[in-house]
Amino acid sequence: MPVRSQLSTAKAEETRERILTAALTLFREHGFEKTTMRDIAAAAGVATGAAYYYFRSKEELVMAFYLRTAEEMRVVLPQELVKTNDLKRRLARIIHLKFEQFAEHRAFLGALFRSAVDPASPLSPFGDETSAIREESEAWFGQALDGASTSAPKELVPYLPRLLWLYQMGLILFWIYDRSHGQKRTAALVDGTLDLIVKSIRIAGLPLMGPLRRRAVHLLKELDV
Amino acid sequence: MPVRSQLSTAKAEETRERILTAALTLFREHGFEKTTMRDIAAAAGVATGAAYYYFRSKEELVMAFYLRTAEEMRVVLPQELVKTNDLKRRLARIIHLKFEQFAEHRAFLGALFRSAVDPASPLSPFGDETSAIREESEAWFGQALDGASTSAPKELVPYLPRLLWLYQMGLILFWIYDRSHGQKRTAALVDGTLDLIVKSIRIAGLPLMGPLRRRAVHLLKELDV
DNA sequence: TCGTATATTTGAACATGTTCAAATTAAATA
DNA sequence: TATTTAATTTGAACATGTTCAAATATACGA
Repeated sequence: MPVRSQLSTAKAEETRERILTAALTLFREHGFEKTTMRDIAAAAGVATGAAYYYFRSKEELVMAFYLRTAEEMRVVLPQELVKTNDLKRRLARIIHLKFEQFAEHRAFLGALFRSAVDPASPLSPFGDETSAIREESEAWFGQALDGASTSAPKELVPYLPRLLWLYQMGLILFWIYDRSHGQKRTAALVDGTLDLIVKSIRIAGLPLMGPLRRRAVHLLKELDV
Repeated sequence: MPVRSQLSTAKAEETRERILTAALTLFREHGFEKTTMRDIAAAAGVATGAAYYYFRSKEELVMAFYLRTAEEMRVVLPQELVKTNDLKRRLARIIHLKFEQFAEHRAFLGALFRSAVDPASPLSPFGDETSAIREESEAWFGQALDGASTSAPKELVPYLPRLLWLYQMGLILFWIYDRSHGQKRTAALVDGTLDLIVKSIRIAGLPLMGPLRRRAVHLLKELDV
């Protein structure tokens, strides 16, 4: 049976779960590179091959973790977004929630980004296989914008969710590199850039900004991002 | 002898060269992943271990190529920058030259970016080991700004070279992903974003932009990028 | 319940990046 | 030149991600 199709039995589902849990624990304790697939299988009490029956690759174990955080978002985010209509706060909630989910696994999330940079990888955040999850993430940003008191120029609206998602990708990359205590530099970056972004969105509507805004919209349309 | 220290003999230098040439040829013809270190060594007429005497890893062969392009920049760029004092054109020259150098190796340059995303990798563009080359790249952008007719607000000047370098990194990433014919989408992105950047630099000096600009400068200072 | 198809599990085999001790060659020194 | 030291080269060995054919367990129809 192919990997990732519906698991037929509860027992199989449980085995998959055991492998994933073992993997994440080991990744967290010893890092991604130091953990071997043999270690993972042994910790889960199965043969090496079993891990590959449930996951296509070592990286896919990290991806499974990421998918899990996306699931959690579905329960947690809506109740967060209800709390405020301040655009900056709304965006900040999305971003900080993601970082909170990632926090204890920071050291090994770089692994995901690595395959991420490979256009050929099925795990690439820009690829076809990940489009569903990417669109879901973008939709959160769309929702943050929709319910906010600040509204963006309408020509920009269709592009902002994707741009914000891209922005978040950049933040995550920065965060992975960030060796400051508690990643406080990332916190400063988030706060500072969100400020600039929200201010820019407001300013973007001013008449003076017309030419610049039209250029930007034209470019976005041309690139069809 | 450790890898990368001064090669003592011309013969050794020649062996190193042979290995590098073989590697780049094979990478170009079959891609980075498909080419094995055994292939490379065989093509260069040496034993597998020899490749590791001269290069610490497979990725370092790609890095050697990158270093070579940086060297070429030193001869080519100055005579390009003399030709115009239009800021957009000056920046465009730097960026396009790099893409021209990369062009025929596009398929395998992703490999460099992959290790790039790993903060632990010595090849990471943000790491200590690559600081010299990074600073050199930034310096080109500094030079493009210096000799341009458009001048940036002086509080921004110290940060612009690094920001432009970062911007270029993003462009390269886009380019690696760009499957359009002749990567014309990247060309559009470069042209469009350069336009926005140069216009923004001009606008940044306007009184209206004061608050936004000060915020940005404050953030840059705080992050000490 | 029996037999068959399908799902799961196994562990050895494979591929490939990397290391390393030993062999060889070249350079430096006496 | 002979000897010693250092640089270069070798190829087997190793580590680890991944594949795969075979074995086992499970579900399902008769």
